[in-house]
Amino acid sequence: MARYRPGLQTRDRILESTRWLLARAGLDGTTLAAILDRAKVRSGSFYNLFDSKDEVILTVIKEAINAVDPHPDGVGKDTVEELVGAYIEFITGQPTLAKIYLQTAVGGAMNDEALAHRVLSHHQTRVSRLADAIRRKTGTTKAKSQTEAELLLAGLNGLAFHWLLDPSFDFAARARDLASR
Amino acid sequence: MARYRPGLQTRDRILESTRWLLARAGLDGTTLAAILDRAKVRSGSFYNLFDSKDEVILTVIKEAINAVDPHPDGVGKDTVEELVGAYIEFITGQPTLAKIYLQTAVGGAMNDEALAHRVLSHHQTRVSRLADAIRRKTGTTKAKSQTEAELLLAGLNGLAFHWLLDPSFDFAARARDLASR
DNA sequence: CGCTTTTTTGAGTATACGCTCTATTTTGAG
DNA sequence: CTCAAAATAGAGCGTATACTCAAAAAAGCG
Repeated sequence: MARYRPGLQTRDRILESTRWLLARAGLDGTTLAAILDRAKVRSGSFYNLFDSKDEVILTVIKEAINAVDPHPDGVGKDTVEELVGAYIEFITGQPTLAKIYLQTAVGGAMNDEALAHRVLSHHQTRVSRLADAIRRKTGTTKAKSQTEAELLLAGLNGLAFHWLLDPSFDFAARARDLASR
Repeated sequence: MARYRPGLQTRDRILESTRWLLARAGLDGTTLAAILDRAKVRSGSFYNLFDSKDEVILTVIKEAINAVDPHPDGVGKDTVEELVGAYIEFITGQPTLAKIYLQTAVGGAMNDEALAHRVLSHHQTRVSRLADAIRRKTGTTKAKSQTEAELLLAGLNGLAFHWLLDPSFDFAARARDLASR
């Protein structure tokens, strides 16, 4: 079904609205009425563009998951400092998607098994890349660098939680402190 | 309003039912109908004993949070190890409540103002008690121990986050690793 | 037992939600 | 300009949810 320009623009408004609501009001607060209200769209138009409310939400969540790791191949992101920097950049540069990502990971992705697995696999990929970088840097054992990576990433995630709680918290500075211990 | 024995027993059944549901079905699954069904009570009786569904849920969550405090009575006695142990016990012993706790921290999972405030104040209490314990142990300044406590709790929260993503993750072991640094 | 208070029942209410459907307007390719 | 396809509005449907209320039953004190 080919789309005219107005349809594509409405689609974008709906996605933006959903993104905004997911980050601020969470899953529960992201009702259809709220999405429609913010997007200035009536339900008829919505269902002309999407099959369900869940489809839009899942679209936005996938977007957030992919945004966590903008360099899936790991090209030129091999040092600990670069990996930590990339994480800091994600959290501070895209707070809306970061919040959605963390909410999804904690709250479970709407009982969507595939999505939950996707979050986990992204997380594990980041841990093992961090572990590799640590091993390359310090020359410790595989097991020890794995533990180090887990603790470092946990610390970073915890600091991100703190920052979401308190926007005046200097997340970037604390994250670099943590990485240089 | 003095209660007869049947009323008190019904109250207990409702609390048990809510406890059971919260631990297994989470917040979303703990509907009034589910509570009533399991407690073998009709809505009229329920509202003769409680003002709202939220009141019961709040009661159960408070109960769980208070149950893991090492020294509920006297602040100033607990050690860093005890507090970390209590946190580990809270996360592993009450995974669903831990989830609710983290969801609230990220913001958006709960539109219940009172519950959000309760969980947040619990968090702050934990930070300051941890800071006190650190100061008692190392003799650092108040500001530095506060920072240390915040970092430690951030790390613990991050580890809990990891564990929620991956149940095979050895949360308790990593948490102790983190605390013994 | 008699009498007041408490407890229980369950049909009924109000509201919010996701979603459908039809009529109408707008778009844009030929 | 024409006209089929696309977009829109918005009333309305079905369902689930928390909650109410009046009447009946049970409890317990004297």
